[in-house]
Amino acid sequence: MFTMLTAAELSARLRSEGYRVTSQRLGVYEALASSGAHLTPERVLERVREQHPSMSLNTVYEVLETLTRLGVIRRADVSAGPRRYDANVAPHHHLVCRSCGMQEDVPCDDVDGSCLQPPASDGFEVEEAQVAFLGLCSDCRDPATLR
Amino acid sequence: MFTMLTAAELSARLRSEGYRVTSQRLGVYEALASSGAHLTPERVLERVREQHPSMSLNTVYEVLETLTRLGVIRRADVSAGPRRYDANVAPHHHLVCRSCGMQEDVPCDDVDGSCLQPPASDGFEVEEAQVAFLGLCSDCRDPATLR
DNA sequence: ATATATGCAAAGGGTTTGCACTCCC
DNA sequence: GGGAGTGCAAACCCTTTGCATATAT
Repeated sequence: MFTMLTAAELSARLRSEGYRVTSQRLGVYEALASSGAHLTPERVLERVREQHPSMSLNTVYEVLETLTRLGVIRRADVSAGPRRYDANVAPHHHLVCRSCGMQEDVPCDDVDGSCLQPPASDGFEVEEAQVAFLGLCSDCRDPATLR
Repeated sequence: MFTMLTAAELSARLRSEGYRVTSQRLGVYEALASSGAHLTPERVLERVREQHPSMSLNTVYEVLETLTRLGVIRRADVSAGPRRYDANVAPHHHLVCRSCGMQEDVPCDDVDGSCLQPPASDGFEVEEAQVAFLGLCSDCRDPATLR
């Protein structure tokens, strides 16, 4: 798993980078990190509004970008469709369901990819290798159990 | 590289699956395959219009889906943003530039990922492992050479 | 001849932008 | 007090939908 920052830790982090501490920023982080999932901005808004009913979608977009710049969350766009963010910033891979779009983290340790090497590439500077395992989640595999 | 289908081969393929052969379908395939790149529907339209000025964007979407169902092209959505298609249907990985969004194919053989194994997963059926190397392309690395 | 495919226009999602108001420092 | 941050509304881009027309079989 990953360890979620406390409000105090996040506040300190924000201030140390010159960002102001606002209830929206703390709320968005808490909503995303406590979910343990990859959320779209829309889903983040739903969760944050339980605590901050006046939060606007626009602000959610803004804050998610700020937190990404801070390095406490990351964008996790594995495929097309709405953007997703993830509070787990440790390196990891993804399980992606082709049918429902569900995304799940896979710790690097669980994947035998130790020999994965980037190609010799003309001038391209590889920063990160990202592995997505595409397939069908158990719910979509066995639709009888759904709904 | 990959071998692009001739118009005759594509026509035969379409007919054998019960699809009609239209100049739009041949044109879209030719535009995508001859580019050797991952194109967005918008970019495909630009290229096709050189030959078929009346082609509509809507039809490009439609035809790209049809050709994907036929299995002669594939969707190559590595990250968020506009959808992209690729005429290279052989298994391969991707180089993705974080700055300009450029996508380039990397043949599997050029990547040492031979030991890449999906995680033991509760009910998730892995169909494919997709590797994206994220980083900066040579143009974005050295902006002086641009524009 | 007829059903499939196309083109057009409008609608629909997701994201960005402009600007006045708010509130953290 | 001042500027960064927020909320609202409109604009924007990408994609889908509905329907009348054209065309491959």
